[in-house]
Amino acid sequence: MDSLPNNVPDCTFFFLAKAHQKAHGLLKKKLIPYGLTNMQHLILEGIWYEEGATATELGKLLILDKATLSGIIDRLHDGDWIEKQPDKEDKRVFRLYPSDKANNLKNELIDVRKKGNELLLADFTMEEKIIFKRLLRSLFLEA
Amino acid sequence: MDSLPNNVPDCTFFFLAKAHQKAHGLLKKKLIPYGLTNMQHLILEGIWYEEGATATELGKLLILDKATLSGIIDRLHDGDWIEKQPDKEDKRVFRLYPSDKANNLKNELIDVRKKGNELLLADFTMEEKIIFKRLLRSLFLEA
DNA sequence: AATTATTTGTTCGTATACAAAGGAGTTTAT
DNA sequence: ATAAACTCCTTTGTATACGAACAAATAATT
Repeated sequence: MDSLPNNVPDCTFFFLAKAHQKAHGLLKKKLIPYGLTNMQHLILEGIWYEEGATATELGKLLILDKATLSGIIDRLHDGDWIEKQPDKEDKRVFRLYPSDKANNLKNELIDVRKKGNELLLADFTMEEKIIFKRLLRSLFLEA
Repeated sequence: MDSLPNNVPDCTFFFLAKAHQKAHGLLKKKLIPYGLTNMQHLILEGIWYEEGATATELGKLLILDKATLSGIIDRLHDGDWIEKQPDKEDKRVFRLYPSDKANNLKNELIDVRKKGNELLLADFTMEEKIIFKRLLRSLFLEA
């Protein structure tokens, strides 16, 4: 028996929220041993991809509000995951770099995410995985 | 040119988060005129579906943490969207009912969500819509 | 060059999320 | 009947989200 009623259920908002909720919870558990939250992990990977990026650049790359980023960067810095280097040309800006601590765990942390992704879609066929990611991607990349 | 790099992008966690972010933002704007948040709207629809439900029942139906629900119910009550009737058999519990104000807007509010859903998936083909919802659904309903 | 407009990052206020703990009420087991 | 176990809801603490307002700095305009 499906516990979801007929009115509530055919709602993509709801489905997306719940799928996200489940994915978020899955990765969250995997990251607890490292003392990192999902968002902190995401920003950290973004910094690995673009070392020396500014908060604004990361915000554009990862589609994050700067107000949200501000706090996450603070906590990443407090946890000694990143370093903040003031930009010499623009005094408003600082550039972000991974710390030694972060780099020592880089492969492991990226692997946690990759394995998490596989686990999340473990019950999907290869074709379903591809279609699913394509549709998700097109959804949020749409104008 | 895709602004998303090769490492960050093939990540379902990220895609889900961004798709949800976009969907959430879309519905949020539609609900601003009513002074309702997305979650408040969701709970309200849940109460319409199960009038007299308890917080625990709504939590199970909508897969929500009771701590989260507590605050949302408070604000729905503060905004005169719902009424709380103490249960006569169980003094711990109160049952939730939509207010007159809510019922007067019921059709309109449900329509806002339905139209929002259509808008969200407007660029999908009919087949894509079906597949997408099926995959989302199976993802969060999996054991 | 001086004024204006824009950009960067922070802070504030409100609303989720959710783990954990607490208080009151109910059920179970003895 | 009573203690132990369990349930329901609230509260607390931490971490997102994000609009709005701000200070500082840079760019654009006249």
